[in-house]
Amino acid sequence: MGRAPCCDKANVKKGPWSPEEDSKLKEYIQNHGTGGNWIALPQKAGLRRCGKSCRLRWLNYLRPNIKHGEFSDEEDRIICTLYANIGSRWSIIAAQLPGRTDNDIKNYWNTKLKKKLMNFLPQSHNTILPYETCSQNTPFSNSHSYYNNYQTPTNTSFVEQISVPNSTISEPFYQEDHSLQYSNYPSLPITTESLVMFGSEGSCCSSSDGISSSLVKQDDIIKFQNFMQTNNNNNNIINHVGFNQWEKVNFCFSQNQKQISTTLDYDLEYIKQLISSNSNNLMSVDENKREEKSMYYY
DNA sequence: AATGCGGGCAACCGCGCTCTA
DNA sequence: GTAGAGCGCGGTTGCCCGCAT
Repeated sequence: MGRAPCCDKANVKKGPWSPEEDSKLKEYIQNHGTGGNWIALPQKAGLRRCGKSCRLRWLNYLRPNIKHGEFSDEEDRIICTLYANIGSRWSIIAAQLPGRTDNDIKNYWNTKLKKKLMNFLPQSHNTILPYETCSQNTPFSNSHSYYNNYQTPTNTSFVEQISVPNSTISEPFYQEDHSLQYSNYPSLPITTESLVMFGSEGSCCSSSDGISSSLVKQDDIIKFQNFMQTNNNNNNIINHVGFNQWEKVNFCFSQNQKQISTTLDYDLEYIKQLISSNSNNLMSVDENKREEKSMYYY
């Protein structure tokens, strides 16, 4: 026996939302909040929609501070960096890009950024892009840190190429109203020298097809933040060694971006495989490697 | 002008997780 | 401990629009 449907499929409207529906939903949520129950919300709001549909519409389109339009180079870099390390965990990636939704980022990656990168990456890892070529023709050419300290072309890491974000993204998204907060996960501190990654045995789950995937839990983040507070050591690399366990890695992350490549050895061919492989085998290829490489830069 | 095609994106679907009774 | 309800997520679908032929 299958699972009971969340709503009466025969009596709910599907397809694009009309302006009237939008305003009804927006008005209701602004006046009453979600009430913590999306399933019951459409009836209360006078909408003939599935609760899940309302939730999606609100989160992806109607909620305040949604940013639409072109992604900046900065955002590109963040997406690529995170994707290279955690794969298609769009919600986690979205949590680092204020105003962007996971759906937005997912669409952007699938339709534009992936192609952008494929055009940019060389045919094989044996083909080395010279510094000049890269710095001029890369999709992130505005980045002053792009290819910083580029010295050894072999085994060049993806992360090294796309560099680390230069800006500080540390604002909680919807501080004023947590009920409207898009993500369960508080915004993590990404600063000039930080790249925060989650995912290890303590935060893993398995999907139905047996392919494991990592998931950030709020608990993990809180524990991680506590850990960082009690181990206030800037520029150290923190390795997630197990549930609620982090350890300092011997070497430090200095301004020299090459340090990253020594810890995250995704070569170009590997990244290319990630991009070109379909979604099903992507994670299965990715996971073991990623599990070992989950690190916290601070 | 009509048609076909491809890209972009909003929305849907299904499943795992969490919470609660 | 268990089952059911709801939530959140990633993957996929399908519509719309612009461009090429």
